[in-house]
Amino acid sequence: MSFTQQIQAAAIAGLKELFNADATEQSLQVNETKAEFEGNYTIVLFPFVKQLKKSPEQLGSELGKYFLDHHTALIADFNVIKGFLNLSISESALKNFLADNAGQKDFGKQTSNGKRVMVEYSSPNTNKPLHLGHLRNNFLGWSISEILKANGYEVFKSSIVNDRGIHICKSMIAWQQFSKGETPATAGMKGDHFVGKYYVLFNDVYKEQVKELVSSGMAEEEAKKEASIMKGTQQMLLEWEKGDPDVRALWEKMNGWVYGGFEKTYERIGSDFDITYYESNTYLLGKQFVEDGLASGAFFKKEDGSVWIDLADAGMDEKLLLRKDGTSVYITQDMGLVKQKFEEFKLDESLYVIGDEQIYHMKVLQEVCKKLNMPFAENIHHLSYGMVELTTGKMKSREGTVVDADDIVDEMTATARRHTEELGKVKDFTEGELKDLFDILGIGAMKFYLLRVDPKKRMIFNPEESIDFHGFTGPFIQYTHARIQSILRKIAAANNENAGSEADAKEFSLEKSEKELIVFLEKFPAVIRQAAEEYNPSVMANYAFYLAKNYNSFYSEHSVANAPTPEIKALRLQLSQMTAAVIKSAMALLGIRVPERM
RNA sequence: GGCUGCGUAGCUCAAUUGAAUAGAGCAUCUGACUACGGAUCAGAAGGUUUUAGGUUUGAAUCCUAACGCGGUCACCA
Repeated sequence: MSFTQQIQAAAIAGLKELFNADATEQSLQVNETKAEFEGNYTIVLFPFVKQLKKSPEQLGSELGKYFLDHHTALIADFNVIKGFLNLSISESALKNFLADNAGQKDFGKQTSNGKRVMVEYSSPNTNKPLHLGHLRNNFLGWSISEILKANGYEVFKSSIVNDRGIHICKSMIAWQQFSKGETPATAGMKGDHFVGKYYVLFNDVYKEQVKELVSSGMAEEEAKKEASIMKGTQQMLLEWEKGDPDVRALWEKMNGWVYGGFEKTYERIGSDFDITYYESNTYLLGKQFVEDGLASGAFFKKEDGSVWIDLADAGMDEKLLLRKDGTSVYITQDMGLVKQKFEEFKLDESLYVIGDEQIYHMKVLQEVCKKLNMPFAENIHHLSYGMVELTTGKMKSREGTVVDADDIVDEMTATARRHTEELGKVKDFTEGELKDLFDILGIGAMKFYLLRVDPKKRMIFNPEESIDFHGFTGPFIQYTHARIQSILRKIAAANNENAGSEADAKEFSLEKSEKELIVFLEKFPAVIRQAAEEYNPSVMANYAFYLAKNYNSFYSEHSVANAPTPEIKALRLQLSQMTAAVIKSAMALLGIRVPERM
């Protein structure tokens, strides 16, 4: 049980014993004590003042005394200010906590809860390369998967590749007409960028054709339909659906190029998947779903043969589920896939990491499942996140303002190289070790930057200022870890020289910053839990930052190597080790590695 | 327009889900390496939490309205 939980339980029991009052976990808040007051945890007394007809001061001192009478192992001291009872954790409790947990490699992580959850994330289109927004998605998906694992879930990571439809045909047509057989290899380009180039080219040509038609007197609406290159894509989509061998071959060739490019990016940023679904395989899946719904009366058919669901009782409209020609729409394939996932993987939960523009869509999906009495309907969750915008507004591929994922990663690792070379602390590293270090730092900075913000908020990226390496950043935390490791290495080396000097154990009391650091470390398990409950990795990012800050503050005040007594030195050593271990764990839950030296 | 999310220091973000004097980082200014790593630490300055009401012992947080900025309401995916 955590300190907070112990205090809460003790206070509830105390209120019962002293005043026969019934407090609950909701009514009895245990907060962290604000810095300007003495103590570690604070009980808010106001809720009980009226009920017990006592002044806050009287109530606080009686409850405080109760703690000193019954819980001396936990609480050493208290004070009451206004309606707040401030409690100080006893030094023995802090020392015991440190002794018990400093060596625990999996400190804070839960054992298996027997539950299986799928996390779907990434889900790219195959017509253009990944950009900054995709990175936010990938980092969130990876991180929440790790966080769920730490809470005892068995996690399956999945991705659905949007590999069919009119947008793919655009790249295909453009390549057919203009490439003269060029390939990623002959062009010396990454496959996804190569195909993206033709997607952009399509739009340029299309715009040009529309402009010509309009200047020859055609209405713009009509011109958009009549542009020959657009007609070509529609024709191509029909041929694709029919399974025309030439079109399918071209489609497979170009998708293959894109997948090759994606793979490189995924490997670099550390995304991976237990299963990849392709829409070209899943888009027919929902049809059985539709049959079932028609049979049970949950869906209905209109005169033209199209199938609908009425979601009026959930406050929504009628939604189309199947076109009159019997072909699937977007929601249909999702319906089929959700069922398949739950059955195939025997899932308890399914989490979708998708942008917040699809909140409505996910709600519809859930409502449809409810209407069909699908047992898993309530276990579908949406980790929605806001768009990444630039200071100049949204990223627009047509205006060339998209921040490309590969470019930004290159930039970040280059920045890491520049900083590292300026400081010159790792001159003995091999070229391979350096390259790995630049990845750890550059990609770490990138990930931390995108994960430190509450996912549901949109965030602004300023491409003019490159991502910082100072302050509230990944490298700041990585630096703290590297510094601790450096200290530990030196002290270990020194100890080997004069080992065996076991002095008589002397009593000592903890310094303020030591206490604060231990109290902060103790919260780690609760933070792991909170991050999972809220589907919010930013909670973990904030924790990691303040942990590093706490340690740095302690470090600047007190020496580990030259501690006043061997006992104090041993404790500080333990404290340093545990801080480094928790920093490493917390960062790993964000998908960020930490270096031994930097 | 309906539904929905957001609005906090010059900028980028926090605030234990209703508690004490709203906290960090960047940028600005001041100080700290003959002590274990200065990618650090200590400090200063910076706020009518968009506005107006309301509920409460207590509101950035809950309610109502206005203003501003997104998203969505497709037989697109």
